[in-house]
Amino acid sequence: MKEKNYNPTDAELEILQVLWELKEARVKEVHEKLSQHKAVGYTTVLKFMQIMHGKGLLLREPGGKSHIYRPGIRKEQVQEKFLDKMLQSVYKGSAFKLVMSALGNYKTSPDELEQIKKFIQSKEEGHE
Amino acid sequence: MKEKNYNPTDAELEILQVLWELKEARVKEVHEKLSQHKAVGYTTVLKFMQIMHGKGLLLREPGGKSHIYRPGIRKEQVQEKFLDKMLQSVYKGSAFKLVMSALGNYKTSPDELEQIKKFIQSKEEGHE
DNA sequence: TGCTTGTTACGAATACCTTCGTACATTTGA
DNA sequence: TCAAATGTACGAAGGTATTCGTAACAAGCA
Repeated sequence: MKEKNYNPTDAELEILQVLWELKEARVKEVHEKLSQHKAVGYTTVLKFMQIMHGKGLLLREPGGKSHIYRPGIRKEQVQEKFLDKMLQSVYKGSAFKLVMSALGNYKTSPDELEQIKKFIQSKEEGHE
Repeated sequence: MKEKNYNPTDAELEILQVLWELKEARVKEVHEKLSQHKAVGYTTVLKFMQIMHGKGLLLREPGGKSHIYRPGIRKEQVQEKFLDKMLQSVYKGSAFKLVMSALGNYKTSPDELEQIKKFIQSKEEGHE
């Protein structure tokens, strides 16, 4: 019965992405990962991870010399939260345009398209 | 050949929503509209609209005593920009989950569902 | 004329985000 | 043993977003 009002910032999101992928990691590894596509100082990453730990966005435990960090929040929860916010703030609550725009402008595999169609079908039938 | 790097903040978005709906309005009217669902000072709204005018997010012209403001950017452009940012930052570029989540959690009319299906169909056929 | 009202312009306070430097602690290997 | 290497904690600077108070100005009217 938690589900606090988590609101990751952009920088926090980048770190969460790494942790969601690696499941767990030390500051060193996260820093290395992020360094692959942008210049960022080690202590900058460290500081963020400390802040995020304070907020509950990350969990951590001692692991020898350094700490081992883990995500403190599920990816799906964050995705839904952002989606909700965006729908309210720029789509005024209507999902239709967003769906069309996403389908129109971004790659979707044939299998995924099929799944979407099936999902719509089941939705329509459920409403009879 | 403009299309600058507009990046409305949350507060700016609220004002844009009003302007997109009313087409044009004075500070007074925008303030009244926003006051309907949150407490906000008149000069706060004024200040934002001045800032936004400076950024090109709003256009304005003298209209007797006060200024008449108009959106300086299309709603669709902002929507696509936000969608793009969200896909990058929290969905890692995959539109599929976003579409499913949007369809699953938000209302869509039968007609809209039909349109989405048709759109997918045409997409699939185009790839033969 | 001079007061009230509606409006604009601007400065400033506060809060938060991002970034990093520096100090301190712990481990380790020569 | 003790210096280098590896980490953590923390403070602080600089930027942006948000909010509003106050001054100034123009128009209208008593």
